[in-house]
Amino acid sequence: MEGKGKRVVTLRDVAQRAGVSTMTASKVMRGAGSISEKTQHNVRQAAHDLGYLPNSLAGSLSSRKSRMVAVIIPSIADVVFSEVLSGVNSVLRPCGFQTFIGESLFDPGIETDLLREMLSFRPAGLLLNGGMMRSLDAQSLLERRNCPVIRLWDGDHAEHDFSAGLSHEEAGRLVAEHLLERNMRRIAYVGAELNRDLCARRRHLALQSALRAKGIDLISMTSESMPRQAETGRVLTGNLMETHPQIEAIHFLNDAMALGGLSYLHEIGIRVPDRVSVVGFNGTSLANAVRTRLTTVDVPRMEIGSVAARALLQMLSGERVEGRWQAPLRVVQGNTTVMI
Amino acid sequence: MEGKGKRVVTLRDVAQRAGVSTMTASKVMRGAGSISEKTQHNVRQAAHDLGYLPNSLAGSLSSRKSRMVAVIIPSIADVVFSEVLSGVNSVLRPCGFQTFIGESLFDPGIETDLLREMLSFRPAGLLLNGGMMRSLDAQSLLERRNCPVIRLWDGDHAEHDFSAGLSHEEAGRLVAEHLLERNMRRIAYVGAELNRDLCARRRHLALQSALRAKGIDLISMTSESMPRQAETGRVLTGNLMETHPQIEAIHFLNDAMALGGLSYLHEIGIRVPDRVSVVGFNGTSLANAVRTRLTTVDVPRMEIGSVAARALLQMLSGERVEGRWQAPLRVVQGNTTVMI
DNA sequence: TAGGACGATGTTATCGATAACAACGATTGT
DNA sequence: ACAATCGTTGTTATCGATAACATCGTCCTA
Repeated sequence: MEGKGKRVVTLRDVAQRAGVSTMTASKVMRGAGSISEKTQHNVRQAAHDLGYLPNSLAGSLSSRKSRMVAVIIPSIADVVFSEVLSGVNSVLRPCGFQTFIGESLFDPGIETDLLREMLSFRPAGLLLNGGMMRSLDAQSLLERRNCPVIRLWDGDHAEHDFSAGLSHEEAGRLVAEHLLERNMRRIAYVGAELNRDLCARRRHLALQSALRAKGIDLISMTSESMPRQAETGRVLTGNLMETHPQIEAIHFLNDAMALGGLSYLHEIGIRVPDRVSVVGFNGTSLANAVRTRLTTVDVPRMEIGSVAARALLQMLSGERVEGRWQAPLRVVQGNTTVMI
Repeated sequence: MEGKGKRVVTLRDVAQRAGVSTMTASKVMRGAGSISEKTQHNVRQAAHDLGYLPNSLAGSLSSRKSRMVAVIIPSIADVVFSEVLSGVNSVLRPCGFQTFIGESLFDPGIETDLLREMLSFRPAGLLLNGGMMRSLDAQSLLERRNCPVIRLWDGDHAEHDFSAGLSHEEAGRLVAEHLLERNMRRIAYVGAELNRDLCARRRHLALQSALRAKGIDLISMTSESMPRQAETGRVLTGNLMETHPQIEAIHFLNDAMALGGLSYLHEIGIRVPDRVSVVGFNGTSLANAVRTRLTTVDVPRMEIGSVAARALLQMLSGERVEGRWQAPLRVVQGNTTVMI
């Protein structure tokens, strides 16, 4: 916002030019009330001539309605979340809703600030990515909310008004089953930032307890300080193989880390999946891009976003929506032949 | 926005409870004017007790100032743009600015709509990703803008108030030089969506003309209907190798497509870089994750975002900023030994 | 032909804050 | 001791729209 001298065109200017009252012009602009064809045309013409651009601040303030939806995700640069977001957008935008995106970086402080700032714009709805700690301030902000709140990504709990996501517990179990079926016994997990990402942690724990039920101890190699990227996967896999050279299978927090792990295993001459099985997570397009197609758990990310968005639209149109939607999960088998 | 019965707490309620006028409360809340310690404390206490949440719509409307910055990028799910965005956020958020993200999907219609909607919130600034067609409506919206406009990603032209990006022409030439130095003669380009992404197209053309200057005809295999992902890289590389089996080097639109290409070449038994050299683009972390480290052009994406954001902040604080910033580019050499 | 119903338009108050300036007591300098 | 100054606080108008209701012909029906 920066005054460039030339006063901005307001609805009043449009009305004057069209020779009607402001109210009439307002009705024409948002297609409300009943206005004669002729007047409508005049107003629209005037608006066009003057280059009128509505002021949503004023509009929303007055009507106490808005068409903006606030979304908070941990990271924009992580395909996993940005694809959920694309799903959200694909539903909301055609319906004339704006999405407003915030990036929490898994930091409860940032999340709280974002929440406060976004709510101060009185959004029509709020989509929150699940899976992180939440500050007390944030909780009380959410309690006092006056818009629907939908949780994304985390489908284990039915918090807020609705949740759309996957069951991370189921995901952990699924991987355990997959490995057990193939008679793996020496199993490891490689991940990062589990203290901040509660969803990933839940998958990890589910895997661990499913294995323990069969008398197997999961070996975990994780880092809290390194990012969840390929390079970290490489490094941690290195640590892992040094301390536990007999490992038969490794499950990674995500596909990117798994790729890093694959590249390390290749370097030291360990064949995948002959000697070591590798299982990623998310089913990103990466998994198919590498020569040794990665075994991974496919998560319908776009769909999670679109389901959440549709639920929000329903709530906004007065329908009663409750509970949660759990995304279907499946293990996608990678190469079984050696393709190193 | 949805009335839940309980009336929202306004500044007036806070003021009443603190026993001061609304104006005084307002000053306290935004740290303006000079207010006694005691009053400040009272007001803050009252605000806290009531759970007051400012209404930015009203605030911005009245002051004609806002702390929101609108950003439009082609795709959120594409790491390339989302990392630029992270750079923007890393600078703006600590300064109390909100970013407001729109996804144009390279569609001029959507971009125009987004522009209109975002400008209707009277943002403090506008960051626009360069490299796509722009509708006439969008152009006139931009002409009537009353906030600074900064162009991202495209550093070839100095449009708008400032540009921060890379020179795509330089990038194309850089790749040409790299290949020519290595005595490549049969060179191909694989890409997608060049009609919509003008930046990618410019790189392509620069490569083509640099080669032609040395008497080499660039062979291009592109698609307008497929997405710029690994799978498309695979498919197009397949087409390419069938029609031009003698190819010595392939440059891809981005790293993801290059990975797809690599995986295809591997499948049909073509060794990289022995028989065919592969050069990606962007220097994403992917490039290092694969066994045959990809040769690519490193682009400092985060930095582009942060430079743009800092320029915006300067403009907002009244400093005069002009021209453009061009990101340094360099070719990152991948494996030279065979690591298939 | 009176009395509604209805379509089209205008009037007034309000949304929740801030800008600009006025007011007022206390301090300060001469 | 009196005006000037300063720090603090309050008053009024305004930002640009919309909600709710009022108005005023016109057309229809009994």
